[in-house]
Amino acid sequence: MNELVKFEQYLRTHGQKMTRPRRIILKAFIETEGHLTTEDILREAKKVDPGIGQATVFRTIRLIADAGLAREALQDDGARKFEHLADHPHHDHLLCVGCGKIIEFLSPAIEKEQQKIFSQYAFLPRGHMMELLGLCPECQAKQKKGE
Amino acid sequence: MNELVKFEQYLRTHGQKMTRPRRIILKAFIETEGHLTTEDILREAKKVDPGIGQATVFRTIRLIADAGLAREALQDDGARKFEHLADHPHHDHLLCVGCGKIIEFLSPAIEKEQQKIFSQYAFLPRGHMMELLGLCPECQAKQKKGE
DNA sequence: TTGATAATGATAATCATTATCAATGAGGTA
DNA sequence: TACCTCATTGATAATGATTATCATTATCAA
Repeated sequence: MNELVKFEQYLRTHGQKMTRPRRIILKAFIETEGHLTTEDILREAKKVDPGIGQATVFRTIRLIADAGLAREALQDDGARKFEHLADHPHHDHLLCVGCGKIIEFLSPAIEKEQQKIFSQYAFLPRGHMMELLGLCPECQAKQKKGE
Repeated sequence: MNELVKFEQYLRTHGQKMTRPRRIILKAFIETEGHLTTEDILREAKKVDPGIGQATVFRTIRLIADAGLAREALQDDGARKFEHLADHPHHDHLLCVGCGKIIEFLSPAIEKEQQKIFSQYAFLPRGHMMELLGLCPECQAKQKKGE
């Protein structure tokens, strides 16, 4: 669990403390794949310590994101979602608007073009969010049947 | 004002009615450039008719989006933002994380690569959201001075 | 061990959005 | 034109996510 070390390091260098709730929340978050709401994370964390409050989850997930161990996923609507970056190289998302399925992909060609845009406008890159929206093969089939 | 016609057509074909508030809200929205919150739109609409309620703005902006005359912009956080699509060809955004400045750009190369991703996974394209985040030249300079 | 200070959890507050509902308005029909 | 039906409106309450507050507790360096 390399992430715990990274998180401790981040906290120390920012004058903050490692605590039991933070450890539990980080562990629950890292060990769960996918796009999680704070509620999801709270549910997992409560399995270890039911006393953990949701306010602490909100506070901690922000720290985890600031430490570079998580990024916010695009919210379709409603609650924010986060995904961890442990053993998880950079990628973008292909989302089915029918069933909500998420496919992760990486396009080196797109990444390269994005860099071109940054330099064209003399921006210092700080990341990007990209989500492709479409209808997956299954939902296309379902839609045809329905008609 | 071609958009008014399109909107009326959309409403008629969906069993809904054109009303004075809807006309005012659409006009205010189309005539204002940029990324607008419902509050922004309400402010403009109230200049024409102070009696317009915010609930109606929420309801109407959704109709406008459904009619294909607006799209939701990526929300950094907080309130949703919308931009109209009148006289406004497709584009993506380059956002400065320092000052919030938004630059619109279009990259045919990226668009083409996105189509490749769609066909690779046999998805029926329904659009995409892309936002590049970085620090603009002005904010880079400001940051250097501050140190 | 102690003491300064950050963190916690419970709860209230806030903010955007949605639901409710009585009154009004639109548009088709006689 | 007058009427009738039903969608729409605006005010307000309700909801849901997130943030602020605050007394109590925990952490960690000395």
